[in-house]
Amino acid sequence: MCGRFAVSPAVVENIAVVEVGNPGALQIGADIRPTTDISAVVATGAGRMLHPMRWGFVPDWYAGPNDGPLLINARAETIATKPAFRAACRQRRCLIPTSGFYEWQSLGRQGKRPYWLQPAHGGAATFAGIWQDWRGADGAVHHSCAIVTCAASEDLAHIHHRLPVIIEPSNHALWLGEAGRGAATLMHAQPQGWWQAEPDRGPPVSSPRLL
DNA sequence: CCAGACGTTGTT
DNA sequence: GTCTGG
DNA sequence: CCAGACGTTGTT
DNA sequence: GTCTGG
Repeated sequence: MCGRFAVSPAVVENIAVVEVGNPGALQIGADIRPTTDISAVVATGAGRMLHPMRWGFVPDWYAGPNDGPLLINARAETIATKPAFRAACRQRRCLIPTSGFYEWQSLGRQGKRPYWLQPAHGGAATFAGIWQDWRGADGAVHHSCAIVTCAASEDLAHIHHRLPVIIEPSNHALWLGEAGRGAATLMHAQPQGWWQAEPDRGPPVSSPRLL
């Protein structure tokens, strides 16, 4: 699945040129966690915009971000019918820039082992996402999002059975709804070998707190 | 996702 | 809000 | 009809 | 073990 990821400075170069004109708004980080603000590319009538969003989708019936379970992922297999995701799946898809993500392999009683996965081609990528807006008590509109997941490809199944869906640049317009229908066909794993997996590499350890 | 907390009382 | 279970 | 759920992950 | 915060 995808519960921690990274956005490197190199992604800024890539996204700034290929996607949008306001790279300064892209959130950079080596350990991006659920509930924090991330940057997502959304389609608008005037083109694509990079927009900050809480990672943790808030359905429109939630009274607030903690009014139900934390929804950081949405299953590709059921996203079109689940009440929480259905409308967003049809009308509010986004692209979430990334340089790679962390996955923890379960070792049963022996605990777990972290892996760092990044595109084998060495560049940036974009996760498939869906987003939702909701109005806070102060009347301000906030955005939140979830990353779409699918079954893992065979080469990665030994690490984990779910993976984030990647949208290739040639399909960005289709996913964002700028090129008609057909986004559903994009929700599948990348071919074997697309991801490069490095074992025993977890998120950077945060610096010890000073007393 | 992981890491870290997980409690009560009364007093200021 | 919308769907499911009873 | 109303009441209650509405989600993903992994683990057993 | 289970919940919360990030």
